[in-house]
Amino acid sequence: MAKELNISVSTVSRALNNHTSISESTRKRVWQLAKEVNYQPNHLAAALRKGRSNLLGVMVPHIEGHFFSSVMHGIETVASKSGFNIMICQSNENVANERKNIESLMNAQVEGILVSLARNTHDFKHFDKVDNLAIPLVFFDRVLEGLNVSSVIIDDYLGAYQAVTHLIEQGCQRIAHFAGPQHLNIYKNRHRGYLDALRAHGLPLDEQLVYTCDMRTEDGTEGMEKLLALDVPPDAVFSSSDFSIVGAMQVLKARQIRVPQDIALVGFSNETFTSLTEPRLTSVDQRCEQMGQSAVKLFLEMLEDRSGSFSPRRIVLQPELLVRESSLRT
Amino acid sequence: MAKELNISVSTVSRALNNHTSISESTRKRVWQLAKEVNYQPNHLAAALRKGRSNLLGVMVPHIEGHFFSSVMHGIETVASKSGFNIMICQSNENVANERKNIESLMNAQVEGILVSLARNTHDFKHFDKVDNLAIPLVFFDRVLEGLNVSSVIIDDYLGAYQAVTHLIEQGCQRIAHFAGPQHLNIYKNRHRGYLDALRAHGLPLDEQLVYTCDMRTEDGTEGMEKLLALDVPPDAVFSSSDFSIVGAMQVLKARQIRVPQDIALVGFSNETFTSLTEPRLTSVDQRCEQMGQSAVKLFLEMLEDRSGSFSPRRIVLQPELLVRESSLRT
DNA sequence: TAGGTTTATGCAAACGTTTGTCTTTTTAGT
DNA sequence: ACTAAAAAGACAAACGTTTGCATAAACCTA
Repeated sequence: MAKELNISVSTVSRALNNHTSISESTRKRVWQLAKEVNYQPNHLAAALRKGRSNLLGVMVPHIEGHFFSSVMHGIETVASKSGFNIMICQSNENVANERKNIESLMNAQVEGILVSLARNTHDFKHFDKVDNLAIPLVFFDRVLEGLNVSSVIIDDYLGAYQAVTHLIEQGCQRIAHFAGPQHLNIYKNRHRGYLDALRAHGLPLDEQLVYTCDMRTEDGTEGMEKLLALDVPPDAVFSSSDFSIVGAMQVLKARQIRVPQDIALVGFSNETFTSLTEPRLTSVDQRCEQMGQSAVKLFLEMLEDRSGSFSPRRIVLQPELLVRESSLRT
Repeated sequence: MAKELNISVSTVSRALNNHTSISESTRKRVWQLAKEVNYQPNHLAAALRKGRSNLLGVMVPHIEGHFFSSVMHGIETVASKSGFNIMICQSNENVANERKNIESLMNAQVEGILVSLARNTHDFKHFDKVDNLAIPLVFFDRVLEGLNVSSVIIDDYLGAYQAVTHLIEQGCQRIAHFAGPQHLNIYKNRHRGYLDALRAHGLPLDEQLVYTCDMRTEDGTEGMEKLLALDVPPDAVFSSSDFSIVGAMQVLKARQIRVPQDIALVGFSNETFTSLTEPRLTSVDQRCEQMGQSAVKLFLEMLEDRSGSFSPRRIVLQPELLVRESSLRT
């Protein structure tokens, strides 16, 4: 520390923090010296003393891939703007890791934790500690239903509803659906949105048109083939995932079935490649980045409100239907 | 702290660390109590005292997107395995942010820093501090040439060379190249690989076949149209980016030119969508994940070797050519 | 039982800040 | 010039650990 060189102790601290009760002259001198000796403030020590680490913990199932990396981008951006450093962990879709990571984040004295749950996480036990210590906790995207905790999600139901409504408006009458695993909320809600949109517009529901699968590309091809084998094939497909819809598109091209004239297609997630297919794929954007931003903002609010027990808030983002050529029957 | 409840002080510390000179009985008692009171060790305090934060700083231009998020995945995986928490920053391709982030990471007392540089970073000044404090510094992917510092990159030259050689082996004789901005090393090296592969196989170099652009999809379509307008169009295109090659593919499809029979295509990066196009795109995989892992391993080595000034190492990963239908003229 | 080990624990300093309080110096008001 | 008030700075405690050293208890061995 630069103390000895000058003549002072804690004055240095105040000087560096531009405290009011330090004369301009010494303030200058301290800063000056700081530059010269390449003074490195020790954030750890400050954090320890102040009880504020300026650390925000984030845990996701995995970082790679379009969705989570975009959310992370949003998180980092607004967090750093508020002076927070972010620490990241991956659960690798594994509850045990989730437990360990929470432990680790708590030890690091993070001031808050943003979490997107692993697939097979069904209880809240390992978050009790966080709760007990009143550390702001915000779930995003993968949340636990019916839990009184802050969270930010997108309205999957609405996204699906809009997508299907759009198809109906384009004149489609027989709309199929690729549904994901129904024990996952996101897929369940998209399915509901699909059903309700049909109902709202007086279209009949044909169970044959709903193909439930794991949403991979090859599931999409298989699903499409099944649909084409029906007595009366659909004139549109709404998929809960972009991956499976692209599989469907491949089948249609191979069979020379025109998109969107013969069959219109809409996916979900607005993956990078949806703008690269031919025709480009209509898809529902999940506002990844905004989700990250909202999560951090929610965390910041909770931090403010620390004293009076903050009543958990639930932010529901509006998805955006991005209409592209795969569903535009102009 | 749990001290008062029992009868001890620093014994608790040793007990929790399973220090040898603590009786089994008290060790048990301490752990027991720790569970009961939900004791949270304060990593900050320990870090301060020990001078070891167990923090690893990572700075990338941006997190979202295929490449960096995959590298991050690799980094996080092996770092956490070694007990390191990782702190991430984004420079947003901006040198000023880069400076700020380095500062921030240093303050946080990270034990090492992994960096992928912003596009417009051309000097090393803001890393001097890191160097002076002998904090392990590892560059990955975006590095500064001719600098005596540890780094891990992939052999772009080799990747391009392999790709072009593959095309030649498939019988292509007139191979075009979409080249990226030549002031960026990665693109320059890929260009060199292209040139050398042609030369090595006795093919003539036609300047008309090299289209330099920004590598976006639309650049690819434009480039492809230019190439098709030539008196003698190419029979293959090797692009330094998957995005531009997909643009080219769109043009070819629209014109009913067959891929790969009439024109074969090879891209670079193995983006997610390369397996989703029709036909699927041959591409050069950049070993993103391995790059992250290697960077961390290098950091760990440097940490070991702290005392004896570690002589910087440079790891060059071998890219992998993934041959798919866009270039397979069976 | 004294002397010597071993084993188990306590003491206190230290890590680098921040901050409440107390002291000194300066300024100003009459 | 004397006092009150304001300004600038110093002291020391505190944050929660770790760790070298000292101490106390227990166990041997002769």
